[in-house]
Amino acid sequence: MNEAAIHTILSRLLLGGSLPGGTKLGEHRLAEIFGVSRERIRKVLHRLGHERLLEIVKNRGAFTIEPDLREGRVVYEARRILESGMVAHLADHLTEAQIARLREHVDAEADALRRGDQPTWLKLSAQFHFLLAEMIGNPIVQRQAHELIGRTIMLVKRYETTLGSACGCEEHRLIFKALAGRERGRAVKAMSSHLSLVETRLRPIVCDDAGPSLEALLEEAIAAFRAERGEGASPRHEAPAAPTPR
Amino acid sequence: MNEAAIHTILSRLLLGGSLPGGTKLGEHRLAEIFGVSRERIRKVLHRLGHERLLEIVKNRGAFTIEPDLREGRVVYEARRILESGMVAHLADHLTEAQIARLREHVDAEADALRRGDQPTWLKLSAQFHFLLAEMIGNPIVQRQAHELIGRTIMLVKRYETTLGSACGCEEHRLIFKALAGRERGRAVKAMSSHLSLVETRLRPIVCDDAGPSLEALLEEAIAAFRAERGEGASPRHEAPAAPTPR
DNA sequence: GGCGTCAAATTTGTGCACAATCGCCATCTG
DNA sequence: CAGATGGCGATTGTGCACAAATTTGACGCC
Repeated sequence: MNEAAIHTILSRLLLGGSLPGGTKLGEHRLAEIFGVSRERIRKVLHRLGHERLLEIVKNRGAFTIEPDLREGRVVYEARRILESGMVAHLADHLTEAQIARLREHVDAEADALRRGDQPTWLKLSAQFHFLLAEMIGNPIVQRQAHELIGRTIMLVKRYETTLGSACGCEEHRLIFKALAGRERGRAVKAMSSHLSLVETRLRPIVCDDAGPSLEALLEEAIAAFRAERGEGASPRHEAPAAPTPR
Repeated sequence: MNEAAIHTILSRLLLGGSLPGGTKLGEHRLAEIFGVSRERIRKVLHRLGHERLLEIVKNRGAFTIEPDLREGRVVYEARRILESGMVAHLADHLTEAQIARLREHVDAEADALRRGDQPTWLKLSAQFHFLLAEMIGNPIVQRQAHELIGRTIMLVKRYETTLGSACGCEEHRLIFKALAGRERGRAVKAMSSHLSLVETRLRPIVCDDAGPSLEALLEEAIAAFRAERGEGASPRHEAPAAPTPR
């Protein structure tokens, strides 16, 4: 197993929000699951810590962060600041092709929502913001936006109120319209209030799922990763270990 | 020597821009200079790589980045986007005390400039932006701004045109005035054009100084660091090595 | 004389073993 | 009986040695 692959898998698992906050990710345990040495896991863990997806405590180990709602407030405020700047820039620099692309996306969102296809809509909804960041064409901004949106997804996955996600589509269209009309002020306002609205939809539901074990979740994530890249199973180290004998 | 200390020293050295781009930072060499094991240096180096202050090439080592002017363009664009969002936020949220603090700072800048104290002015000038980021009270935004401003400093130190730095003070005052008057639009505009102006002052001067050796620069940086924290010399590992015998 | 190839040397990457540290639990004492 | 303290188990941190990879220099060939 590649180091980059392990990083990707763990990132997705953490961003997915399926494991409760404060879960400990032991080096030895992960090393066994992935079938690699402890040092490799260690490196990935520290990297994730630096990316703020994990909390590294000296001499204690790596723990999933417990995304407070306080933390949520900070993240959303940061997003309002950054993405306001982003749409202000975009309002002045968007090409016609990009506007068309955005219209397409917003239409797809509306379509998914109309069809009641919530998973697709949820994905598209996040992708809208990724798309905006991408259109700036600035790798730094894109990375910063990526990080913030990722943390938002973690929050939403944990604290989402199901009814809330059904009413946020028109807000994206509002932002799009302002951008298409190159109305900078209105675009900024639309983005800002959109993010504020999304934030208010978070509910302090403490979902102590404590459901599937870390092993099970990881197996699933690894399988999904393998399925995605190269449908064929990677032949190396086909560990004959019993499936989570513990 | 602490690991955090090494990180701080190297950060400052890199941000200082005193060593030419593409300089190789060998692990063994640094380990000897700092008097620690190679693994500790290694960890710090990789961390700096993740912070984009170094470029880590697999199996090749760590190199100081060569800040293109293209790269400069990207950084300044990112700053325009982020700091526009910042001042928009600040215009709505600044307290009277913060406004007073800003006025104080701008006055200090003007004073340093009037006295012809360029080093102080240069420092204050960068600090103005740090101050704005700090006043948001959002650790995420602060970190992002910190990173961008740091990279800017690297650029300015390398490509600065001496005459250019003498004419940027009123721009800060303009931003301040707009903020004090809570005129969001004007503040955004002032910040945006200020950053654009600073960017235009960069000149493609390829300063191949190649002057002092890495060892000399590091010794200096370490000494400065020691002088700053705890005036007393740390007694451990007082290496009697000859001063850069190479 | 230029160029390709090969080998030595230097430098980074990785696994392993040991040391340091932390949390927990039993025990001791006031 | 409550609180403190010391030992114990587990987990992370660190140095060391070896392996892999790249650069550099020289040699021979065209």
